[in-house]
Amino acid sequence: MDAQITGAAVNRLLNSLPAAEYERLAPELKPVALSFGQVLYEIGDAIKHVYFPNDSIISLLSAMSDRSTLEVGMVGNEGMAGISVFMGVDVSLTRAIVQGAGSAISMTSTTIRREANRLGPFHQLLHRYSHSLHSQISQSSACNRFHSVDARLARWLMMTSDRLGNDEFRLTQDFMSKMLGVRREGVNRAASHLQAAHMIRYSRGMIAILDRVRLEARACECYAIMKNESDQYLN
Amino acid sequence: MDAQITGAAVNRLLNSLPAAEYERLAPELKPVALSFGQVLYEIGDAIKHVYFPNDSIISLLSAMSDRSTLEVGMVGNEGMAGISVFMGVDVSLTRAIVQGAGSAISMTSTTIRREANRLGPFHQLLHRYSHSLHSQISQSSACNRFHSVDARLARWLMMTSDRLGNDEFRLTQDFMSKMLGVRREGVNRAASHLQAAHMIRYSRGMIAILDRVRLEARACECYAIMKNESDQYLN
DNA sequence: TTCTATTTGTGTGTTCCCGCACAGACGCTT
DNA sequence: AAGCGTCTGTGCGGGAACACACAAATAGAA
Repeated sequence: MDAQITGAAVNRLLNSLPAAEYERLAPELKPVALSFGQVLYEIGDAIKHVYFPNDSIISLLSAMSDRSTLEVGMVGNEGMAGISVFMGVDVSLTRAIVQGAGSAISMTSTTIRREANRLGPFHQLLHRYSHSLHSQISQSSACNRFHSVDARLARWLMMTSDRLGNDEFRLTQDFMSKMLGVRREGVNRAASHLQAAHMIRYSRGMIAILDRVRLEARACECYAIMKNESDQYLN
Repeated sequence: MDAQITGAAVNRLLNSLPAAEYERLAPELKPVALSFGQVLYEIGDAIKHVYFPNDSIISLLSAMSDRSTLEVGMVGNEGMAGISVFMGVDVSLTRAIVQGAGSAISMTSTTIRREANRLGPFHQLLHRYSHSLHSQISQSSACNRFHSVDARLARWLMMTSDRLGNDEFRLTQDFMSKMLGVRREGVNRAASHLQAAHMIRYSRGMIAILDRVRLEARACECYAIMKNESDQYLN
């Protein structure tokens, strides 16, 4: 329960607010620690809190009735999980799961709903972020349709690394298979290729990125497009 | 240029506004005729107008550098094209193409931007619609990943039919291949299957749905999920 | 009518990924 | 150190969709 807030990385969304606006919201912000695998929202759940990751990552998953899942959005310190509450819907349409453990700032849904009825910098910023997430989902939708598992794995590892601010992190092939919407064996093949080319190194749930430049080259165009988009609205 | 507004179907988004709010906006609403294949926004274009379809359909496409495309959102009389302007971004991230000719109501981006800074029923309604579109994109993302061309074609035809309010409409296999993100030959196979089962009939760009019940059964679960979601916010 | 462009049909070989079925490797516990 | 659970590696058969290459049918224009 004891939140170990390192303070190194802070949520860039909140961070880009004007000082006065941040001060106004500060009393509503509660630091929390998110642990790996924690499910913040299940599909259909009422959303009680929204989360602004600092050095953690939250994955938004779409799930089918046959239990196959696919990540449709990745939320790091550039964003927030639970944006639908701001849009007036407090039932989650995706599963939100902690993909990278770390700290985050939480806010109650009540507060977010109140902010939806108040114009200002925060309102505007959430509009921009909503658009950015919308953009990310659209791009990954096409990416999942057209690109190979190798390319998508490379893109996904780069995006994860960017958000964690770290080249090494804990993730099993099984977990990644649920994100990429492919079988664990498929992830194994792709990861083997990347490791054989010395772009990554991995073992029993630990992954290290060895060569960011070549890994990015192996990733599809979608990586650059998404990265560019998610920096647009942050000042 | 002469807009032939039949008036039968009206945009349900605008239609669900309280009378007073509608009256306030009425001077800004301009009826327009949309012709098949017309490109409303190209990727990267500045958005000058937003569109509220009456009996027309606008498809939002994501395009890759190798020219392959995929529909990420379908906008009919339940929605609006150009929602990103409301979110403060007037550059289009998708291609918007008229998939079904018909009438629509247009509004200038300037007006939409003004409404983003004014709270009220219209503001709230656009929030809800934004969430609904977000939901549709997420679901179709997973659908495109997991479901067969047959199922996706069935779903897509049902969605198109719903929005046009018609069981017969003009569409070539080539066009559909660009929506589903598969080859034209792939659409041919799937359409053959559906025709052999007497669910649809088609010939040279004209498609008729013969058996909605069985076609819906052939479609994946995504159809029902999307249909349900897109009716939620309309009163 | 004849010609032409568009639309649809189909065959062949290939590739990617799936499903299944294990086997091996590693780390943690007792 | 023995055992067990987790994680990773790999082989094989199959199926869906791909790329390419044409052939046939139809609508509309000349």
